[in-house]
Amino acid sequence: MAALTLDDLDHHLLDLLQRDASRTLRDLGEEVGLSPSAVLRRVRRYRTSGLLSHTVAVLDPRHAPEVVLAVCLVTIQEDSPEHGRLFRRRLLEAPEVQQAYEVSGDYDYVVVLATVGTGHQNEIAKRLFQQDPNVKRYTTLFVLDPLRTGSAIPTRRP
Amino acid sequence: MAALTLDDLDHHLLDLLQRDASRTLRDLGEEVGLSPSAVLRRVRRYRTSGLLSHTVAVLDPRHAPEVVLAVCLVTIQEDSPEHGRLFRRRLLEAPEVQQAYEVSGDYDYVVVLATVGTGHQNEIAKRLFQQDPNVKRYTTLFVLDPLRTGSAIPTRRP
DNA sequence: TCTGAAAGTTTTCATCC
DNA sequence: GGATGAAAACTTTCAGA
Repeated sequence: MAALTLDDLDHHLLDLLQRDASRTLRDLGEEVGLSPSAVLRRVRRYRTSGLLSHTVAVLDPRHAPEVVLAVCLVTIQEDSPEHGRLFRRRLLEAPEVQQAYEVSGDYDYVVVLATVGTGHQNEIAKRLFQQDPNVKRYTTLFVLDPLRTGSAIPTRRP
Repeated sequence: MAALTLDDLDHHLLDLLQRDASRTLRDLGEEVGLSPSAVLRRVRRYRTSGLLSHTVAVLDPRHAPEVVLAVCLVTIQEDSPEHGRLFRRRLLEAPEVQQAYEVSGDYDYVVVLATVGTGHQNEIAKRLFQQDPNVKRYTTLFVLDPLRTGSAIPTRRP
């Protein structure tokens, strides 16, 4: 969990891994100019430090025809510490919550739900938001087209 | 690209792969009750059909201290087909755009930006939205805490 | 479509630079 | 830190059911 200083090779590798984590160590090494074992040592550092948390398969939502994505914009009544904890825990536990951000600005939370059918969507939104007395109001924006659904973050300014 | 019918084992495997794509075929096979080669054949089907688009390394934004996430809510002036195409292309080309959804409801687009520092954030938002005469208005919600940042979708109702 | 074994690669590790 | 090469593990293929 240490602070981990990154050199150019690290930035390069992290960029490549965020695009495609299925490449071999040799393949990555050839692109950045390192041996497979040197690449492995670096990748291990990312993992043990917590920077690289896990690797996942990304499904194309367009191929899962019944899947409904929706963005919920949530406003909290009064953000007491206890309620905040409970609300956040509920967001973390629900498998339908794909992303959840605590934000500043016109709303307090942005929550992306991935459900199977609009009925299911409604059910979950009710459970998470409507039944919570500390949720002042929430709006649902149904996703018509998921143009882009990545999770890559920059590790330095481009 | 065919429609691909999924049985219980497929749903199970896709669920596991979306959580952790670094598990071995043997490991996955033991959990679902198949041999490694049987698992491989199924995973290949997901890939060739386009359902499984790629696998990526997920970085923890909390470990990239300068990274700023922001949710932009965008309202379009008048959605002419030509402008829509241009606007969407810009969203697809900018590396700072992590996610972009076309939505129905109070806004037209929801765009998540991942940038390095607030200055960079502002710069990108200006370029993508402020300079576009067809963008009526946009609001930026800065992410205070990325509670959850996955990309898993359900392949069937839980 | 599955299993199980053989063949081909990749990952891992010890060692030296 | 990095390179190399050998051992271990994994992936991939294929024959047989």
